[in-house]
Amino acid sequence: MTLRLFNTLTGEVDTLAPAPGEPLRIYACGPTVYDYGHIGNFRTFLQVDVLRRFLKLNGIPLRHVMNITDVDDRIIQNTVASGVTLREYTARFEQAFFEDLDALRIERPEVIARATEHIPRMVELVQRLAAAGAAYKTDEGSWYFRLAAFPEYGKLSKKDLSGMEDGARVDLDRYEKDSARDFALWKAAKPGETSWDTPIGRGRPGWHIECSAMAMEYLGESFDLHAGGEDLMFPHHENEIAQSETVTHKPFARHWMHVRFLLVDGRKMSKSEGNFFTLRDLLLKGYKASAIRLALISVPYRHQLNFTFDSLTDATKAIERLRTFHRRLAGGNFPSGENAALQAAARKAEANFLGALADDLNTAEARAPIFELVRTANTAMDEGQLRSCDRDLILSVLRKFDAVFDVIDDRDEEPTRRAIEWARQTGRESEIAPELLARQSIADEQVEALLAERAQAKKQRNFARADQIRSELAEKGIVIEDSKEGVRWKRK
RNA sequence: GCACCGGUGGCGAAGCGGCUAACGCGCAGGUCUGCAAAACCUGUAUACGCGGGUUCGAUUCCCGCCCGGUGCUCCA
Repeated sequence: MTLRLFNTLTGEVDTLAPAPGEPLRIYACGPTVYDYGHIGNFRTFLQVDVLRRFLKLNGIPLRHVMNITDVDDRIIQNTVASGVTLREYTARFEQAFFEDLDALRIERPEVIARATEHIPRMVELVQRLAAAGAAYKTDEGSWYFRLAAFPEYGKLSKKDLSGMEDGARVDLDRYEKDSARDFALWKAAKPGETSWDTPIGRGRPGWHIECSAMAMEYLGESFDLHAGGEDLMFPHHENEIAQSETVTHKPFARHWMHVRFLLVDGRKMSKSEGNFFTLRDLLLKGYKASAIRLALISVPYRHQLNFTFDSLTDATKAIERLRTFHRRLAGGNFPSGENAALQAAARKAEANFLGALADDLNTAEARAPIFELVRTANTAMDEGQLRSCDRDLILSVLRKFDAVFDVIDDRDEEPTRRAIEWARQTGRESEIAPELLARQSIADEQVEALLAERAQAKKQRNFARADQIRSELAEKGIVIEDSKEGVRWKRK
């Protein structure tokens, strides 16, 4: 199945496929590790994860590179302020970032590249740009890209830059630049700041050159797909194109994918606005990692997603439905044989699921046939019409669903536990929701013991005691499921 | 100001020229139960922002308007 994906560069939905015999080469802009990531950051990484997983499900080998920006103005500022080394400072947030990726079940790219480990490649690129007459050095020792050297500038974001004439609104003298729109390739070192001594001077790389250099290092001068948040389209990605194509005279990335913003209560979420939630904030409020994943995935990447706590509650319930169904199906005993109608329903669900994803990663549409299948199969089970072959087929459909969505398999305990641990270690205990602590306050064995006692009480028709135990467990977030097959329980 | 995106039942959200307008949540009823809960099933809602136009036919295309958002600067 071929993926049709919107391409910002062409403005159309284009086929995305690797060259024959080659892996699909992807570069996706990663985090700047100066703080904990917020859920808006993770929406982008999650959508790229959906892309990855769908391609893999279709048997397409990947070479996916993600950068870690571990040097930039904010990081330098913060290190200077806190008196630690750059590496000490960034290591902490880099580790936190990976923990968060794990919590959300975001797969690791094949290559993870730190900016600080690729300085020579960036320097080399600046030198090549200088040789081509597209870069110049200022008196203070910074290097800039000469925008005039790249007439196609603006082709990605479709911007008409003619309205921004030099000098109209920017005082050129203050910037030492030839043109107001020229952007920094290399920033001269200032006293006390981390810097590198290189053939082009002492300093540190600009943000844009970092991505160009690392993308070319691992993917070559031309590659299949470049992805990132919509805000990076201009100027970051536009600048990457300008730098790279000026040097190589080849198209940088053929296909560009931009994930639209996540809004909170209808407003843009950003660190500068302060209205943001980190993944950890949500985990400490008691939301499960899987619910956060599903909520952030379910709105297709090309639409803005308005995040609300209701959406997390909805997602939690939806996941419960899937998990309950899966448990019922996988654990049940069914007569051998097959039910033709169910077989057809399962195959149709799978085809619709895959088809929706192949159509520009329409995750909202892709979910629908899975839930329809759940209903159909539940009905069949109630009526005793589901056979072992049907079970096998439906389970395989669920596996494919989960190969992309990854929410049925329950591994929610670990991220929550870690978030609590982290909160305790960093003096954020007050942020842990009381219900969450209550939920953690009872061990599995204690639950089992109380349930055994309750069963005994029920047998003796001591309903008062049985109900007492029931409400006691309920207070601790334990949900009891009485059924013909016996008692099951789960944590809310 | 310029540019772009969106406004679908109580909420979220697909669909984008002609099917009973998906799906999830919610809500109601039923099955089950000592009672509940959970689970499942069924049902539910006179949902396509407003006004024109094109068309045999428009939620879907065009124009205008209103509302919300985003970009144009660091930002996923």
